[in-house]
Amino acid sequence: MPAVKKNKYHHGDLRQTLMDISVDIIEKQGIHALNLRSLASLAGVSSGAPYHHFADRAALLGAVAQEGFEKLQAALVREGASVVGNPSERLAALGSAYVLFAVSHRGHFRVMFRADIHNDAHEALTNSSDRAFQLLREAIEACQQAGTAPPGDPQPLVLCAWATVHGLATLCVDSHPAKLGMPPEQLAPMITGLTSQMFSALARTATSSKSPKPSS
Amino acid sequence: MPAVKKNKYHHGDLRQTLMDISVDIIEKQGIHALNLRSLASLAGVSSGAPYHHFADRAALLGAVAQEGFEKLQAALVREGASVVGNPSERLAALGSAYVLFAVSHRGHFRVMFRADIHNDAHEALTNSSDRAFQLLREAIEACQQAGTAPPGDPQPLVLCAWATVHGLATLCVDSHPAKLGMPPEQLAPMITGLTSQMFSALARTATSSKSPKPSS
DNA sequence: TGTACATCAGTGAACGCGCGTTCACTGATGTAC
DNA sequence: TGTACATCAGTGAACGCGCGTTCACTGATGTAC
Repeated sequence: MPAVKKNKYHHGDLRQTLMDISVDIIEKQGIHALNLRSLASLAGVSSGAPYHHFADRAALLGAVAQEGFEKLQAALVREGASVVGNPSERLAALGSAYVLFAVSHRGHFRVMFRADIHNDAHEALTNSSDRAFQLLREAIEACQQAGTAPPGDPQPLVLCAWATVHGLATLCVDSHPAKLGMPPEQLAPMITGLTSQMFSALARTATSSKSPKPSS
Repeated sequence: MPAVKKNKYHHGDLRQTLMDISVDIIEKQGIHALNLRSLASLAGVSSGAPYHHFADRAALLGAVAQEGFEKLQAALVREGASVVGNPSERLAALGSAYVLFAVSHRGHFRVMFRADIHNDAHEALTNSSDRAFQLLREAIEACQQAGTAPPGDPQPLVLCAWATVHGLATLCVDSHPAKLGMPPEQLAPMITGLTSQMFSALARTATSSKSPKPSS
């Protein structure tokens, strides 16, 4: 008797199967290409079957987005736990993990940030994304305490870092790879490393001179 | 006899009217809400009329994207021409203009960066976006020459700046405004100003020490 | 262990509509002579 | 300036299909006794 017990009804785990196939379709052909009839057929069930697991198409996409945010958060927590010590390196690693999550989970990522899909009906979604945001904030505050990010209100720094990684992620996910000149695996650490270096550099400027604004 | 001459056929300028209404619908309800029948009805024409101006729905969206890139480029050129002198301020101003273009042209912006819409059929699109990219690169190279950006290959700096403004733009366009804590009109100059300050700070670090990497 | 029953996850045919697209047409505008 | 004709931008009815969704049903699984 195998350890893997077929503990779900007939199909096994149709709910998860439908989500997995959806992610795959969205990754390869985009959200607009996802339709429930062919999805059901790809899963080997009839067209009515998905409605025992999702109220409608929007609910399916909402579940995919939810799963995406949970996976993102888990990836960030994992990365944060694996880099100990130097807060600057930790910040860069978190940023890279964000970008690399996006490119290795294109399907999820496309759904996660599509405002027209989860019409603020899902609070769980915003909660998940807020927790990811919070991890970034803590990493930056640690840099501030270590003197490798400029002191003061961390909010501008958090938004700057967030915008950079989010922008890089969307560019990597949606652009032709040739346009960026190098694969995301190289690009992500380069840009996030640059950003954390710049935080350090600005921190030194801010402490060595009165005014943080260098231009006249 | 008025100076405005109705020099187009019956309607006036149906092609432009259709595009304007499309942008409006997409801004308020998203791309998925745009359908040609109601679009035609809003323009006051019958359902077949748009097909005298656009081959199909995709062609209409392509034209909107094209117009968006042209407007973006014009906005950047205008901004670049209005800020003379200080290259750092010019860079920040360009970045702000990018973000503020996005929030004041949500409809265009949503279409412009939707890879699933213009299936690399339109070279004109990539040309337009490349020109915008080029403006950013020139601004950064000017900073390098002025010593307010670290020397060497500008590509990482260009990608970093591009990712930051593009990320900020998408966050502003798609997120709930409350989440960002302040209106884009304040946020954009703040973040782009911070970025150009950080370029300056890193430039000073790079010239005052041998190795640009501050961490051990 | 067997029987009766409830529940639940499927089937598959059918509904219905939204919407892109077509097409024969009409009337207005522009052009040739 | 008037007439004949070509062109072009509309009309509006109709086509057709993709696809979300429903529903009566069936058979498998779980539970009570």
